[in-house]
Amino acid sequence: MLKFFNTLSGQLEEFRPMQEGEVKLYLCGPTVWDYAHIGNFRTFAAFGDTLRRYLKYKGYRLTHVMNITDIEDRIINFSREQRVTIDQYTGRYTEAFFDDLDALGAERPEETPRATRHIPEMVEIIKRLVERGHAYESEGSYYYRISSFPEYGKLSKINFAGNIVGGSERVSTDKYEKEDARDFALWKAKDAPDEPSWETEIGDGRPGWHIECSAMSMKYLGETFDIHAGGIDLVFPHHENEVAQSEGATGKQFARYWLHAEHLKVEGESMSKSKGNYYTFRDLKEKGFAPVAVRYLLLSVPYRKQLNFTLEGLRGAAKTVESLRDFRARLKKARTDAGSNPEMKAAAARALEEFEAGMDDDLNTSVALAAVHNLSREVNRALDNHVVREDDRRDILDLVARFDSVLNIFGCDEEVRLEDEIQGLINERQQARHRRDFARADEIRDRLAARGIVLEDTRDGVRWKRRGG
RNA sequence: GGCGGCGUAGCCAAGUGGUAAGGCAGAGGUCUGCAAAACCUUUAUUCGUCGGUUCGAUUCCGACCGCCGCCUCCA
Repeated sequence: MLKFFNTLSGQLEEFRPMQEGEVKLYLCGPTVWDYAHIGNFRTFAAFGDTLRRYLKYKGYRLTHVMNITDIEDRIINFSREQRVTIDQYTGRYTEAFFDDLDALGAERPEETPRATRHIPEMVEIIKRLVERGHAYESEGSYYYRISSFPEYGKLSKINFAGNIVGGSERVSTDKYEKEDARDFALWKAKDAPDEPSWETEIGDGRPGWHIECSAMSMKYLGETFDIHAGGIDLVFPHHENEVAQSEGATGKQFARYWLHAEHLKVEGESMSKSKGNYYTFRDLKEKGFAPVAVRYLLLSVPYRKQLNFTLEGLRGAAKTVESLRDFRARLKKARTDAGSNPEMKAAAARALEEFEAGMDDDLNTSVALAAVHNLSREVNRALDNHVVREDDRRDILDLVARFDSVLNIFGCDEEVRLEDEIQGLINERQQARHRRDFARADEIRDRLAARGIVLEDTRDGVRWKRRGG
């Protein structure tokens, strides 16, 4: 039974989608104003992709929407100052983001809509909000009237009484006329001639940040949908405001389950640009780390925990994924007798049960990974003892593939084609070993090692692999 | 000031009212020409500190110490 911790209720809840066998999922995507950092990929590649994959593993038909925020003050300002279009500016970062996501083994969501392409949908919601008394116009801008939505705060449990936001400082610095300091902008009137803007029924201007997600989620998933997810920082104000906007406009419940991914730390500290302690995925690739190792590390701690991302941890993750890959490769090539071994059957059943129990428990990837490691150890031991039979071998390979359809940490199988020269050296070394000319054999092994080819002498002959990646 | 999270071996960490998963690193061993890989053994009588509840707490409650986040268009 799949359970999620729902931010809305503050509890672990059994997941029941609106329609049997079908899930509508919205994941708040990145703002594409710079290269995405490793924290983004914890949310999108580890949490978001695992959520997506596990829902599919459970047999649900999935519609997964991840928006791209390409309207935002920094983008608007940059575009204006540099005299480039928004698309010109955001295009390269959007592309880089998807490249990184692909490299990290994340599946593409069914829809990846961009804010700039959904202005009419946003205007439509603003008009509905005005009609229903939830929004008002002031100097060409539109604001959400929070006093009209008594449930405001139900998601973030925010308490305005003791909140700094209610103080006078914020009000005095605000250049717009609002009825209430808490009211937030739905639409910002154009206030400079060279500022990028959209001509619409409600005037010339640009949308506030929150309205894009109300518009795009409801467009692609319906007025009520199953899961809304994102980074923990979005709970307030972004998601709280989405609830107010969407439920204010439709009178119906917006998202039914709210899932939030915790932020990570880097080398024990909170990540920040001023400290200069954040990594981009690109940095890590340049340092020679395999993408799959990054994915493993990001997955290794459940999404609601603040994992500590360290280079030492990443080196450990690289070792771990390598041994998992070795395990699968060994099992694939193993020569086994026909039949099956009840102990292997039991080990596989146990692993499956533990894996699903972990994942069902609010995507506890730590537990799921432990199940994979336990299986790997038991099967390796059985292979050492030659007690794995052919049916077991096949069943366990299938099981590993099932696990990997969710985790995607085993990586691709290496193509077993080597350059002739290297193959020749390997053959020559084998001959030297048979002559017991170990000096020559070791010399060849060292030469290949220098080229990143690692040799292992096994009972079934020489096994080679590339070091690292 | 308001709200929330965390503190478990050298490191990353899971977890539970009944006596501590998993990974990395370390030590010893089996195997091997030597390695590597794999496997075995080993590394927390103890889960920030002090109290309380309980037959029993790392797990519940309280206080304290330390770290972190949100309340500022940062995943």
